[in-house]
Amino acid sequence: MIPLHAIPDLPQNLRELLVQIPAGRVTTYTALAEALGHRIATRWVGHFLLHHDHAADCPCHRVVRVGGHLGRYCTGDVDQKARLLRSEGIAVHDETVDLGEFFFDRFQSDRPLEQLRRIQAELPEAVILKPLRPEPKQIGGVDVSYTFRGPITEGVAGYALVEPDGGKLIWSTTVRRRVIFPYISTFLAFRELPLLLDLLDEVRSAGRLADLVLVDGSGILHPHTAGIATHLGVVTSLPTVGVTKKLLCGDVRISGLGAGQSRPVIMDGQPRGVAIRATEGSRRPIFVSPGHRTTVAQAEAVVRRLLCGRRLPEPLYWADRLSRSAAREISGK
DNA sequence: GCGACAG
DNA sequence: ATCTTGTCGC
Repeated sequence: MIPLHAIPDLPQNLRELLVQIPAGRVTTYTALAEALGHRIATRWVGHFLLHHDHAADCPCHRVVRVGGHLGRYCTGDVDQKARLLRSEGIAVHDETVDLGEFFFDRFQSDRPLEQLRRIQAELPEAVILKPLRPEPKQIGGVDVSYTFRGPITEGVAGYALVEPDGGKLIWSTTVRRRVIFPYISTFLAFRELPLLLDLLDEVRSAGRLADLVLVDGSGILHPHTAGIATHLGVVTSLPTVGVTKKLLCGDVRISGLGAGQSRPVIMDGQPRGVAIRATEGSRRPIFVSPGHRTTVAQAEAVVRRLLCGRRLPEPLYWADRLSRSAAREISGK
């Protein structure tokens, strides 16, 4: 089974790495991300250091860019960063440190992102890619919106159940929850799955669970066949379909795609999803891939049936709208 | 080898 | 994803 209780506190993991950098040495944003288990987290490491709660004895001035350039500093005062480094015995010329002399990357770390990759690696064996029978009637959609209040991030997950034919909204609900895990591309599920599982618990107890759930995120169209729609489907055993507004991976020719047309998205030589241009008005297509217990063809058919003149299928349009307004409600208080 | 990378 | 005003167009 897929353990979800084991989601690491990545900000805390990063803080524990920072204090390991000795005075008189520097490291890089990328080296920190690699110590966390994957360099794809470099962007988040940079964002975190730029906005973290900067205590008086914070060692974050010892983090520089890959080339040795100081980069930015959380206080906005780069000269102060240079002074601090010099006071620790580091030579700074042209706002740059010689990494050959001062680089440090011998971190002690559990490499949390690497562990999450191992969890993702178990998903492909569990995914079922066969047509759902009988054909799904009731379709639901889930999406997550956020509020940022200082260092506190809260997520609001929305669920929308629509009529099988007209796509009219039948029933909806939202749940809110604190979110610690950051957004890191290809690791989205670890940020949003706790919210979605809370949400679906609520939906199930209300007796409003759909036959198939559309998810705002990729399904098997993911570098490790482990998009959030797939992860959610496998963990809950529910049939799911992933829908994104931007392509995460795979190849597809977008140019010349007419309204209502679609083209397969190819990954590893196989069709893993489709790009659909929903309307004349929306120039950019959406990308649909099966999450769990369905196929590329069925996923496309289900989404097409609920494309009622908008760029997104109705369940996702409503889930997005409802979760967003609920999130704004919170931040307004 | 390097950069980009769903929400 | 979110921070944000007006503005162009059906």
